[in-house]
Amino acid sequence: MAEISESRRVRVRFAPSPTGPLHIGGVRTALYNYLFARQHGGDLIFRIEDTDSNRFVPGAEDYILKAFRWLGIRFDEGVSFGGNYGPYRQSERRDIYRKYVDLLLEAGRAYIAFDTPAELEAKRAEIPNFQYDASTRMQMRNSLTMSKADVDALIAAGNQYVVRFLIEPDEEVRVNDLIRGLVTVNSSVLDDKVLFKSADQLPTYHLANIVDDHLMEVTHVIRGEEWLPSAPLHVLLYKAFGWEDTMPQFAHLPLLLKPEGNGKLSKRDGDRLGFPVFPLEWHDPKTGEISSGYREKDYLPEAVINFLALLGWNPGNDQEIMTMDEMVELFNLEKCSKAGARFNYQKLVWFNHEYIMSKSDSEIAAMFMPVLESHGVRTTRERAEKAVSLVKNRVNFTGELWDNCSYLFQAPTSYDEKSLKKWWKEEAPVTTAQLCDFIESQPEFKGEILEPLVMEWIASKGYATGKVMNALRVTLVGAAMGPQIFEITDFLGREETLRRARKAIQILS
RNA sequence: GGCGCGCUCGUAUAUCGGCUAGUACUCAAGAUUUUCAUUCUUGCAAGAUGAGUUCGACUCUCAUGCGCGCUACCA
Repeated sequence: MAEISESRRVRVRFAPSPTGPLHIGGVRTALYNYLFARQHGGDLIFRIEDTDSNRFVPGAEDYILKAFRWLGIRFDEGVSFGGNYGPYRQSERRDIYRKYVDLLLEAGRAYIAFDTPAELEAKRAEIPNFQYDASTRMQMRNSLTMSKADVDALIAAGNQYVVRFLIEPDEEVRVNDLIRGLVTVNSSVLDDKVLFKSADQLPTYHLANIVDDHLMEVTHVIRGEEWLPSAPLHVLLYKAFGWEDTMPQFAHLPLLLKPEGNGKLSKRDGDRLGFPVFPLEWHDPKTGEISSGYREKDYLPEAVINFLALLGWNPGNDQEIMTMDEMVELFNLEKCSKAGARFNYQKLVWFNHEYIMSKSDSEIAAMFMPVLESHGVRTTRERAEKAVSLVKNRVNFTGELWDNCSYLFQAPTSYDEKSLKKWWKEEAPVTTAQLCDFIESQPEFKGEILEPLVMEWIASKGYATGKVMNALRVTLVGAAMGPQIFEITDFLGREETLRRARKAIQILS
C-alpha cells in the first residue's frame, strides 16, 4: 500500500456534475473527502464538472450546495466559496483546456478524429468488440491517416471533430490505490479516449479532470469505484503531460449497493425502495417529478452522516455513534473496506433514534414547535419541552412526536377500542368517578405527593391498581399508551385532568 | 464478450497466521414497566467452493463459482 505523501499540503476535491440532485453515494464520497481534508489540515475543493452541456440541469448546483450545508459538510474553496485556483466551474475553463489539448496535439500524444457518432456506431455494429485504439485507428478518419492539409481543410470547412488520446499498446499501467493496493492494466485494453469535442469546445471528463486536479494541486483523489477502470487512463494522461511527480494518489471507494437484489444504488431508485436516496427533496424541473429527501422525511443530518460514514469504513473498534469531530480524528482510508456495501435503511432509522435521544429536549422542542402550531396548538416553549421529554424516547423521527403526545395538548375525542375492551370494565365508571372525587378532595395535586395517596386510597378500597389506573389513563389519553400516568396528570393539571375523566365517564357509560 | 474490483451471520462490520470467529442493526424469547414505549438479559445466525503454502489459514497464493463496476463525442 502506498504511503500518503506528506510533503505537500493535502488538497482534495468533490466534483459533481450538475445533472440532478446529489445522491447518497455522492454524499458519502464527499464526506470521506471532507474527513480526510480536515484530518490532515488540508483543503476541500468544490468543483463543478459541467463539461456535458447536454446533461446540464438547472438548479442542480444550488441543490448540491444546499444539501451540503444541511449535512454540515463545509468546503474551503470552489464554486461559491472562492479561492485562488478558479474558476471552479469547468464550463468556465474552456481556454485552459484548449491550451492543454494543443500541448498534447503538438507532442503527438493526441490526434484529431473526424469520425461522426453515426459512423462509430455503424462500426460497432459491424465489428464485434470494436475499439478505437492502436489496432483500428489507422483505418479511421483522423489526423494520423490524413494529410495535414486535408485535416486543416476539413476543420476550415466547419467539420466537427474530436481530439483523441493516443494510447501506446502493450504497456503495463500501474495504479497504486490507497484502498485496493496495486492495480495493473495493460494499455492495449484501453481505447483512444475522446479528450475534447469541437462541437461545444469542451473537454470530456478525463481531460478536464486531470488538468484541473493538476492545476488545483490536488493531492488525493478519493472517488467511487466506478472510476477504477479509467484510473489507468488518468495515469497515462499525467504521464503524457509530464506531471507524474505531482500526480495525486488514488483511493477508490466501494460502491453503495441497493438493499435487496443487485446493482449500485442509483439516482433513479428514488423512492422506489421505500426510503429517500437524496439528502433534500428534489423537484425535477423537466418532468415535475418530486423525489423525497432525508431532510423532509425528518432525518437528522447527524444521523445520516454517521450512518453513511460507517458504510464502507469503520474506526477499527466497536464505536458506532460518533460526532463529526470524532470521525475526523479516527478516519483512515486504509480502514475502508473493498467490497460494496448494501444500504441498510433499518440501521439508519436506528441511528436517527439514537440521535433524537442524545439531543436535548430543548433542541427537539425547537423542531417540534412548528408542528404543534400546524395542529393549531398554541403553547409555550416550556410546555413543548416538557412534552418532548415525556415521549422522545419512543420515536424514531421527530415527525412521530405529534402522534405520541397529541393527547397532552388536545383532549381525546375518541377512545381506542382495544384499550377500552381491556381496561374500561363494567365497574370503571364508578371507580373512576370515585377516584376523581378523591383527587379533587386533595389539597395537593402534584404527582409526587398525590401518587402515594392515590395508591393508599386504592388499597383501602380493595381495588386492583392496574384496573383503576389504566381506566383513568384511557380517559385522559384515549388509549392504553403513554408515559407514567402522574407525569401526564402533572402536565394536564388538576382542572383538565378531572374534566377529561368526568367527560369520559359520561360518554362511555 | 473483454478488462477490472470484490466475496465473514439476513445487513453493516471486527479479525491485519493461533478462533470457543467479536460487535451493532433486524428478528425471537424473557425480565422490568399498573399501559404503551424505553431499558436490560438471553438467544438465532457467518468465513462461496476446491487446491496449495504453513506446525497452524477467515487471514497468504492459485483455480473455480458468484456478485458488482467499466467497456460513449456521460460523468
